[in-house]
Amino acid sequence: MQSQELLKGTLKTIILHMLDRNGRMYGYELTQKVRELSDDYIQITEGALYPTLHKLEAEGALVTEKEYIGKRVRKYYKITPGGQSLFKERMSDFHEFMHAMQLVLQLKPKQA
Amino acid sequence: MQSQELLKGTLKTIILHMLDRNGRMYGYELTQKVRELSDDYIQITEGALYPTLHKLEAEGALVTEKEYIGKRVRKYYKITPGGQSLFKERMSDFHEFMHAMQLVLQLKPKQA
DNA sequence: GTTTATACATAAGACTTTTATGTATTTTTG
DNA sequence: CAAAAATACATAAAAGTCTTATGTATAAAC
Repeated sequence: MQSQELLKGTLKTIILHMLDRNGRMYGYELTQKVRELSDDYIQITEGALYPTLHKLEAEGALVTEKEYIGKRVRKYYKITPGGQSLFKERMSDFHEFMHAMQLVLQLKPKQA
Repeated sequence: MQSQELLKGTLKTIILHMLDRNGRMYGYELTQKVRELSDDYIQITEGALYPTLHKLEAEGALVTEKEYIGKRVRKYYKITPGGQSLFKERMSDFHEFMHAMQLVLQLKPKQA
């Protein structure tokens, strides 16, 4: 996609969803799975991903476990109960937003 | 809504839609109509609106007509053919984005 | 007569993301 | 087996969009 700007504000929601659904995942894995799920449409860049993961961890929404695969470090992220609350809020916000956009863009006929 | 950040990237789409559908409109009118249509959910701020209108005009997507209501200036905006093309692109982008989000957030069951 | 609504506008700051850069290991491929 | 590509982390500068704050002025409502 040429303009990934619509994605703004949805990155946290996506990350929280992935971890809520799949248990623990690591950063690189997240980028690949999201890319697959979206048929290559959404490509999370590393410059956006890692700072966001760190922020979510700092907020207590995620916790990490380091693992060594050979000599290479891999950081697994897991969602916390606080993260699950945040996720629910974010999803609710997202649904409200979509609803509002449908109203404004008049994508559905107005009821009498 | 507490976080209007999801709106990022959709402002131009909304403006173009409103002008495409309603013919000419002025800035203040846009903010009010969008607010009404969205049940007070989307409140376009003037600090975002006017610079965006000016940008769209500079790009040739919109043209203006000044009118005096008493002593007060009112600037009506109209969409140009170029603006209509841009609008179609934006709408298509928006639909693709929504589709991708539905895939990633797994809001619809995957087909076998 | 004072407050609220209408109507435009710009600038500083906040926030998120892109682009660029860096390091290092592991796997694939020619 | 050497080079390229993929894996895996990270940060910083720049770009882009929006919010908040501020400014000006007229018209309507109380």
